Formats: sequence, structure tokens, C-alpha cells
Amino acid sequence: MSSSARFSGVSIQNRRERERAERHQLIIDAARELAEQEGWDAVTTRRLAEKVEYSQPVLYSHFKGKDAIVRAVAIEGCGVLARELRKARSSQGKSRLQAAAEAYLEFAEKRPALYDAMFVQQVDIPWGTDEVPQELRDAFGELVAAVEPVAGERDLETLTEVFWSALHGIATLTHGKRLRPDHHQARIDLLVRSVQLGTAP
Amino acid sequence: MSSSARFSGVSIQNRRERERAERHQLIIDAARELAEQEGWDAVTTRRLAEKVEYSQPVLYSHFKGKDAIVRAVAIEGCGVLARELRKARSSQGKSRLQAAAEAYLEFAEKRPALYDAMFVQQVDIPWGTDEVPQELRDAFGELVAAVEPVAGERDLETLTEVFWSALHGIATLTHGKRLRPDHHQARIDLLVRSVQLGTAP
DNA sequence: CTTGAGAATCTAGCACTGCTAGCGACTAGA
DNA sequence: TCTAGTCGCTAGCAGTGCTAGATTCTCAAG
Repeated sequence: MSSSARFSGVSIQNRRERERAERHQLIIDAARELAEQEGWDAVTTRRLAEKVEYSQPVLYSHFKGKDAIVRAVAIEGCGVLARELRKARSSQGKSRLQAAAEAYLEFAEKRPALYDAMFVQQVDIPWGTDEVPQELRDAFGELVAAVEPVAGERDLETLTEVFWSALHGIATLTHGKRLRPDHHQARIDLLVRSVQLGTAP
Repeated sequence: MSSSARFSGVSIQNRRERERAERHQLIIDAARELAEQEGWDAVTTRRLAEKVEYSQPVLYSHFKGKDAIVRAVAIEGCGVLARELRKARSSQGKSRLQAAAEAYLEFAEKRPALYDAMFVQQVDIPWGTDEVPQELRDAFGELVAAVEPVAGERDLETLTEVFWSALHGIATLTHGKRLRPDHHQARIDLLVRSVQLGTAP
């Protein structure tokens, strides 16, 4: 085998891998778009395959199953949420806590399908001691950073979990039309004030 | 038609209606049991029909579809939750708020399938201006009653919504293994304290 | 007691789901 | 040019929710 032939082979292999990675991303994007346009019920392997213009089995050469595709969308979504929360850090005229709460709930409201994949559908993303995806760490880290200034003597991580739970509860119950649509801002203000109040004076 | 014949006819009709009502309840109970034992994924129309020892179409003579069965289970579940919260009212040694929070989360943890039907799966139970089932009113009413003593000058219903959201968030995130299993009690205490703190001194 | 109308129930099937075995075409290296 | 081996496709399986149409059963009237 000549050196040029070997080089050519490697190059072709590289191109193949690149194309494969692109198609991998194409599937994730198509799934997210389909879900955002028509809901997760519309995301069937057949429709997804049609959207990416391949046959169904191709999906299974990239992902172990439909769940794995949803999981990939969810993890990307965590990255988006983390960036949104980071942007909110620098919003003027309100506390970090308030800004984070509003940014979080705005994300949940504007991208309900994405939010659903991330936190409502149980897609067993590793969360405990396992290898937690960086996107998740980032998102939770942003919440910790928002809570930190008001934690006072209270345990930071526990307080963040409670704050997050309240936001998550508001997000899902609002989406399910279980809370009065007006009073949305009042709930946010009340929550933020409650979390702030424990600060040591 | 003789008078006795008419009476007999009415009686038979009554018996029929009674048997029909019993079977209606049998279906709901079977669905709940199946869900609690093996999860909602296992609740298929076929397995449910087998469990009640009728064919599938019988289910559809009682309910418009599978969703309606889940909804019936969910509404009954709200009744159960309401009673649990009511029981917690009279627990000694802790505030009403604390007792309600613990009772709510214990219910969610001990009957995850039932909780899922009630508040996670979106089964569009009427909630807004429509005819809201009494069971739902009762359950939310119990939460309002628990929050009322500490509301102070804050809007009672809004504060209850926030409190409920936090409980719901903790319940679902705990179930999805998103929160640290130890620290459960710490989260409850922190939440209760935060909600209490706003009370006018 | 027989009979026939009407209700109650079941069988069988549809269109869909996630997923996969196995075939055929195409590619790349000898 | 020939031959491995990869690649993607067709076709199919077992399952889903749901329903049309046949069948069985019930019960009052004759």
C-alpha cells in the first residue's frame, strides 16, 4: 500500500465520519423541530425518517432507539437553557434571582416541547453519580449562581433545589393550564421574595 | 302493559344500571391497579380488558377512549389526596403548612402512578372556568387552608399556587431522580420556612 | 312455550407505533 | 476488472388505540 493511497484512505474515512456526524446532528435537529411544531406525539420514527430523507433503519444506526434521540434533544436543550440563564445575569434593574426566574419561565413557555423533553418526559438522563452531561451541569450551575447571593446561612445547593423545584412546578402547572394565567408575574414576585427573605440581615 | 309488568321492567332497568355502574368502577379500579403495579405503559386496552374479563369494546361503551379512563382515575386520585391532606390537618407537633407539605409529598412518593395521572400526564381535566370536579376543588382547598394561617398580607390564592408549584416540582423532580435523595427533609423545611417568613410579624 | 325485537357483547380488522432481519446496490482497494 | 465489505433500503413483526359488523343473549308480547 503506497503512502498516498493510505493518505487517501484516511481522508475518505475522515469525510465519511464528518458526513456521519452531520447526519447525526440533522436527526437531532429534525426531531426538535418536529416536536416544536407539532408536539412529541408527532415525532414518530417514520415521520422523522421522512424529514431527514432517509429510511427508518438509518435512525437506528445513529441512536439506540427513539428514546436516545429524545435524550439527545433534551441535552442540547439544557445547553440552550444554560445560555439563556447566563444572558439573564447581566439584565439591569432586577436582582439576579428575579432575572433567573423570569428567564427560566420564559424558556419553558416559549419552548414547551424542548422543556418537556428535558424535564417532564422521564428519559433517564444520567443525573446522580454517573457521567452527567456538561450542559446539565451548566444549567444547574447558573441557578446556583443566581441563588448564591441570597443564600445567607442556608445550604446553597438545597436552596437551589427548592428554587428550581418551584420554577419547575410553575412551568409545568402553567403549561397544563392549572394556574390562573393572569397572576403569572405575581407568582414570580412572590417566589423570589420568599427565597430572598431568608437572607441574614 | 300491566302495572306489575311495568314495575318489573323498571326494576330490571335499575338492576342493569347498577351493574353497569359497578362495571364502570371496576374498570377504573383495574386501570389504577395495573398502573400502580406496572406503570402506565402497561395499561393497554387489551390488558385492561383482560383484567376486567371483558372484551375491549366494552371499555368504549363506558368511556370515550383510553384518555377518559386515565382521567377518571386521576379525578378519583384527587379525592384521595384531598382526604390525606385533611387527615394531616390534625397532626400534632408541627404547623399546618409543614404537615400539608409532608402529606402531599408522601402521597406523591407512595402512589407515583396515581400522581402521574393527576398532574403529570396532560389529560385536560377541566380546570379553568368549566365544571371543575369536586375532588380537585377539595384538594386545592386543603392547600389553601394550610397556607391561610401564614399568608399575612400576601394574596392567599397566589401564595397557595406558589406553594403548590414548589411541592409539585419537588415531587416530580424527586421521582425523576433529579434531586439528591438525602436532603429531602431539608428541602421541605427550607420550603416551609420560606413560605412562612412572609407572615406579618 | 314460542317467538321476535332490541340490547349487549364479541370477533376480526384497520391504521398506526417502535424496531429489525435480510437483501441489494454501491464503493474502495487489490 | 474483480471482490469484500459497508451502506441503506424494503418488508415485516408484534404491539398500540379504536371500531364496524356479526353474533349471542334477554325479555316482553302473542
